[in-house]
Amino acid sequence: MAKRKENSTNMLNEKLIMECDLLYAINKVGGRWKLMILSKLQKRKLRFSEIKREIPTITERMLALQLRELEKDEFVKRTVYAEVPPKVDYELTAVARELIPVWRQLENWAKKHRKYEGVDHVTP
Amino acid sequence: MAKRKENSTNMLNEKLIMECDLLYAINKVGGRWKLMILSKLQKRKLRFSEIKREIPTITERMLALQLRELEKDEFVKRTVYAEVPPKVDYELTAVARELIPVWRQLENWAKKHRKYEGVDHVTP
DNA sequence: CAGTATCCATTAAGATACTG
DNA sequence: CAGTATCTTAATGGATACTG
Repeated sequence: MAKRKENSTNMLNEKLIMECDLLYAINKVGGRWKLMILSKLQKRKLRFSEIKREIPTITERMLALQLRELEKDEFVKRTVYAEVPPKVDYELTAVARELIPVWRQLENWAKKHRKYEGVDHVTP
Repeated sequence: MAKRKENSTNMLNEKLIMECDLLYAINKVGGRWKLMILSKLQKRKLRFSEIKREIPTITERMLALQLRELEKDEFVKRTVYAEVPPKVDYELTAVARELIPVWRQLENWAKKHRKYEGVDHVTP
């Protein structure tokens, strides 16, 4: 799926950036949905449809895509149960859980400094 | 510049996400270049051309765009000197500096956990 | 239930040329 | 020096229909 130009400057720049540990860490949970999904999994494991219910505005396509990436990067563990109808659930890995305190700090920083932009802030 | 559909689901989703402090914090320094730029400014203020020299693969367009956003979000302070030829420099704000210890933790997490993907990791 | 597949819209990023 | 302007390409996200 979509692997046009392996040696475009675009690709090279992305590789360059990901060589840096910090940039790697930020970019792996960047994007619109990943942290949102991870935050929903903090309390307990959830099924696909449960996550979808928690984040109603995400499409199934995006949810599936993001979950695949999070799984590949070992932020979540996917478990398939041999049942019918099918049952799959997702849970945070230990590696992901280690990030929670760091997220809290980021959150506190944001709470403290961001300017009010006419929205109510939410803590997931 | 480009303000097509104000009420697309896309826009609504972006707003929703940014109501969360944590997601705000991550997304403000997300993207390919922002953290890279900020890290270069940790030691001292730099001029436009100096940043460009530190990050040779960024285009002038991208550097200018990212600096504008970082300025707007108050991560950097832009100073114009009334000289000719023109001189402008950029420095981290106090708000941005408060994030440095958090970055360090993220970095340590990444160092510890990321799998080796055939690249040498770099600490800026 | 837990996804894929397909198609389209939006945004991010890059190349290059040009300017006060 | 410190940028803009313009154009093109790549990546991301959304809508919708369909399936094992």
